[in-house]
Amino acid sequence: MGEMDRAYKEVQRISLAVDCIIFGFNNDQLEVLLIHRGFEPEKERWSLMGGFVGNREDLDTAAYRILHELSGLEDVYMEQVRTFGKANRDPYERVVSTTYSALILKERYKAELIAQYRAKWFSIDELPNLIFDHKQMIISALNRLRRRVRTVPIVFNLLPEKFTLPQLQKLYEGILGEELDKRNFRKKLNTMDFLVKLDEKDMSGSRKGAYYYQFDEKKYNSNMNFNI
Amino acid sequence: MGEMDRAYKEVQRISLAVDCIIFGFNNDQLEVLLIHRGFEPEKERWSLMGGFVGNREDLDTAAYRILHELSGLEDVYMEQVRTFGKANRDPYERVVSTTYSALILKERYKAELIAQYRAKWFSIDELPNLIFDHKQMIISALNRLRRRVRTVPIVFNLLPEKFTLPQLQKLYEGILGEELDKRNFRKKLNTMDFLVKLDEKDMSGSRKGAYYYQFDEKKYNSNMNFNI
DNA sequence: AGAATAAGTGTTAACTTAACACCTAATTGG
DNA sequence: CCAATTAGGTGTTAAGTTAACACTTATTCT
Repeated sequence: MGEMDRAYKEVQRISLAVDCIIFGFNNDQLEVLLIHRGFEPEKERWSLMGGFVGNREDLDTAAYRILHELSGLEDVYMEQVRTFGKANRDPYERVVSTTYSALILKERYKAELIAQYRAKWFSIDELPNLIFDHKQMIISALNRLRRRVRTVPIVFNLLPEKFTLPQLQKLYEGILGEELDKRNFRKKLNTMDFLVKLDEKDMSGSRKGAYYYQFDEKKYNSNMNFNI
Repeated sequence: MGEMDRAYKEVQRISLAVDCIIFGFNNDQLEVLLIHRGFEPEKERWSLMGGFVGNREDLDTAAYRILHELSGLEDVYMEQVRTFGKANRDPYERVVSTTYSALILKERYKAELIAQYRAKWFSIDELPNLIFDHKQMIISALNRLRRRVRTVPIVFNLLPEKFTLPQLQKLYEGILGEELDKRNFRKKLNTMDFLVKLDEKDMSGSRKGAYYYQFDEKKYNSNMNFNI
């Protein structure tokens, strides 16, 4: 596209929005944060957090802004998923929406905002009735996430700084939707060498306790091999 | 996004465009079709084929329309890549552009359109000076293509109905940018069983001649396993 | 007829993935 | 205090996949 093309263009009346698929993890299941519509139209349905893009705002920046406005969070891991552009996807107006997938630590999401925006976490396999094509948006974000977590160390955004291996495994199982073999999982982590074992144990989940680990960015950067 | 959000919205002045990365293959190299700008601004630079999205037009439909207008082709294999939304990516106006990757049979591209649009095929590793972020667009489409061709049988869109195994291998090598072992490549194709060997040979490339093959959609659909 | 050329064809070692069961550390309750 | 309970932690082997490698064949040209 360049200036010359202006001549060919009818006056465009398409709004551009961003919708955020916010993933969190709850020790057991992968969840998405949705907001409730307590008013017409589409009353009693749920939706993703979204908003329009500013005229001088980068698309990526808009996604960060919207996530920040609605969650209070900064420095969130986010990536673009895809753009939904069916002419009638929103029956009330013409909106094309680009989706972004965000991985956040649930505990960092401010509780008061849950009330303010009537927000709620839903397990990804028990999604409520969603507006428009938001269910499709979640599915495509989830599919992307499933591919990404195998080759890029992004899951640590869903865990606290210190986490245990059983926690990490449960998280992978929650994302991938399948059970993993404990020994094979740990063997693989070992060969890749980007986790640091701490002396401290998490005693909350068992009698024996599970050692805490940390993701070591430097170690990871020194070989960049990641494959689960 | 829903109707209620209108209130929060400043008047948006963002144009929405589509740019097409059109891939073709020339027996040896993967190429992209670009059009030449013979006028200011950005004179003597090259660009992707693009256009604005119609007010009541699906985003996907817009991509097909633009490709059709500029290439004369129908029934082209196309998929969305990603959306480029930097506020100043086009210095003349605010345009957000969604890219689509198309795989076409070069011979089907009408020669007269090459002249009409000052179009030209470029090898993907000898790209000319491109406007805006079009080089990035090509790179991201190529990266996507490299991932996709390993698990989905889309390369056949770049070849004629009948093709030889040396041709198919050259195509994979062109896309992946690496050499493949002939025996391993063929062994893999054999185990997957979606090619039909014809009795006819292509005698143009060698004394011995290479047998023609066809991709058999039905055979592929019956097991859907594809992994190269 | 023989030289030239790209097409076609199998085997093995290296590596990766998948399957599988027992011991250990700490707590709890009798 | 000791026995029971519970989740955490640990290695080995078979199966499957990938990677490396060299010679024969069909045809044309001289």
